[in-house]
Amino acid sequence: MNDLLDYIKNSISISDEFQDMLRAITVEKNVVKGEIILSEDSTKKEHVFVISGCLRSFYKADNGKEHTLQFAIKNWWISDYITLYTADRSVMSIESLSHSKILVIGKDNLDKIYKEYPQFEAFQRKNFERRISTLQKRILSLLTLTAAEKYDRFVNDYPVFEKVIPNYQIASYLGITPESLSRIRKERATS
Amino acid sequence: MNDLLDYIKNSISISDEFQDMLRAITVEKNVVKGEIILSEDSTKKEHVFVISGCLRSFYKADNGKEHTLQFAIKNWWISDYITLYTADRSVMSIESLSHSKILVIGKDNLDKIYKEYPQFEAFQRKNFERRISTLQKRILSLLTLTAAEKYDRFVNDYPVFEKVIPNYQIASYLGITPESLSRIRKERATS
DNA sequence: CGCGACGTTGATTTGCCTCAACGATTGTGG
DNA sequence: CCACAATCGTTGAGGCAAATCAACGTCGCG
Repeated sequence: MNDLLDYIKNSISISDEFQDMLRAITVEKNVVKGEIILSEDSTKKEHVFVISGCLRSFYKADNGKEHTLQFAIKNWWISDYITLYTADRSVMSIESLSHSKILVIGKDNLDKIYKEYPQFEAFQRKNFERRISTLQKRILSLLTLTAAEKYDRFVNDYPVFEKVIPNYQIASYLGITPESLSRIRKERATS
Repeated sequence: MNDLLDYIKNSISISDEFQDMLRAITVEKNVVKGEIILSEDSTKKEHVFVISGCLRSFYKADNGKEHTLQFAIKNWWISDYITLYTADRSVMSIESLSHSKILVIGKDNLDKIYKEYPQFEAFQRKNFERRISTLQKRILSLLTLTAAEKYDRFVNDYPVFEKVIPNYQIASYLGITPESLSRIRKERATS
């Protein structure tokens, strides 16, 4: 919980009441590797903040294949905005990739915080703008790059992930097959 | 200008001072088909709001190929968030696809509005969340669908665009070639 | 140990791209 | 008012990057 507060304090100053209110609505959870935090078909609308460990959100296609939308580590938010703002039933799942500590906040509760603390609203508005920028970059990567180039950029942008996350999940994030990724890595190793 | 005010009033109530301030910082422009509103390599940081007509933002790859990030019509914002929030020099361009009427607002000026009018901040925060949801959906489409499926979904999601925008630009949005799109359309027509 | 999860490697297939040529349409200048 | 060039869409032939399918090695763990 203090981790979230520190993370916020890093950008804005917050009152005691704000801290209390935030404390009141957050639920801290310890989750193990492989545990599903939010599953598809659930109607829960929740935001997740990562204190430690590593999570991923993914979509499971009709053919059973999983496609990773996002990875998240310490101090990252990972939420399914498709469900939160456009679908009534979740199409995504969030899974823990390691033993992780997280905070779960209900959508309605967070909305109350927005209403009462304009500073937090401003803080998040800026975060969202950066997030949009990141997502737009990802779309451009998917539109313009070859498989090998996507991997190179991923390694360059997220060196942390590259060491922690299994290759077949990185592949599912890049939109390529594990086999292709394996061949790309082999090529990179010999040069 | 009144179009932007109406668009905002549709969701929140705004004061006279707010209206005056917004008026003071917006520049209305009439642009013709093919005109570039923001070009790559510019250092301008501006938001664009569409009053009428149709625009697109795109990235020009090293090989000269253009990749469309977004189309925009009446009451849509079209801004290059990559430039606004992470790059110092623009990598994107915004072009008008028809005779259009737009409003241009400098980033710094809009930031002032945010600061002074928390209601507008909240209004935009919600817009951004929806935008994130839309972008996440687009990423999932790019990750999971075949060329034909991407086109079908595009037609379904944006029937308006399908009638106005040349096919080769739709192709550049979907990440496929104009030739492929042509073949897909042919197939759809015969069934 | 033995099983399951993960990564690798090879052989083959395929969806889409590339390249090239050709209508249709629109705009333009003589 | 008509050649013409430019732009866009279409169609065909061929090629290639990456997917698929299949088999096997390895590691960690109950």
